[in-house]
Amino acid sequence: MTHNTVDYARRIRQSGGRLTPQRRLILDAVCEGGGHTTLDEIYARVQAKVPTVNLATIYRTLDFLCDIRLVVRAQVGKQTYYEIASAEPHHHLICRHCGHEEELANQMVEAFFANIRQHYHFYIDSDHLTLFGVCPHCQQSPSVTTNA
Amino acid sequence: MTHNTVDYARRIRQSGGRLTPQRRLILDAVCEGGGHTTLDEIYARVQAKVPTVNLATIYRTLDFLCDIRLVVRAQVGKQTYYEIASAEPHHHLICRHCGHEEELANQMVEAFFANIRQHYHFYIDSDHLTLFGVCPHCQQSPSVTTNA
DNA sequence: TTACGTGCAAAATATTTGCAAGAAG
DNA sequence: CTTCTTGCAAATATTTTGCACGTAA
Repeated sequence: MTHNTVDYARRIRQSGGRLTPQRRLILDAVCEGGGHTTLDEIYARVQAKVPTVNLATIYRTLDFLCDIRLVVRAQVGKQTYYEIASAEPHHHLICRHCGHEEELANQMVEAFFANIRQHYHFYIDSDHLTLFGVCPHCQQSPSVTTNA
Repeated sequence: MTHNTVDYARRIRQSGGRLTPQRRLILDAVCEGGGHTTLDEIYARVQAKVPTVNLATIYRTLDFLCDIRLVVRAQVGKQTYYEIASAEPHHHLICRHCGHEEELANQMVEAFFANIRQHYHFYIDSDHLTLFGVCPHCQQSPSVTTNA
């Protein structure tokens, strides 16, 4: 568990919510996902521990956790990923052909954002960028097509 | 209609597909969306002209058009937008507070992509980037909250 | 004790698929 | 002609909701 136990409990209560075992489980499941997890994965992890937890609860709780900003949603292609809001900003390069996924250094992204800030006075705070392209390997073997 | 009629017909045939009235209609509907349109909007536009076109055809055709890259999908929040691929790459800055949307110069994005290419040998071809942040105006009046 | 949160089942949406008929090339 | 596409209906998948009961505070 990466998150600070005391802190998240307070965050939940301060926003008028209650700290239930289900919410704890779901929050833990999001943490265990490391970078990002899908709703299905969260459901599976929670079920593995307490099989009675209902899918509807997962939906409702994730909405709740996003509302109070303990968790953030990240859209990658069609999938929605969930992650702990306090996590370090991180970004991905994904290959259209083979699906290969690679981490993109935040430093490089920050430089880009700084540039935008300078020119547009627009303060970017996207903390999860996903860029699609073609990886080095697939540039040499253009026939492979696993992924749309 | 923005797209070149001859060209798209060829693109479809060259990829082993057939140019049907439905595909024409759907392609037009995507064009009429200007920047980007949702599947629902496309369906509505097509229905307005030819009410017999089925929703399943919209799904299948958009998949097809994306496969042959006449059309691209752009994910903004929960919504999937469709747009003509040949359109100039364009990018947006969206303000989280007031929803203000601004165009981001492709040149700046290209520089960023070039940088990635150089360091990762990853050839980025995302042609529609959407970045969330805070616009100059809202940085001065931090209370406004129209958008999540 | 008093709302709030949960499980359950059902409803509302969204997307995909099989198949026979129609049409593009 | 031949094979790809479509419409239709049904199958799946996904997300939301109403309600009665349990429980955090």
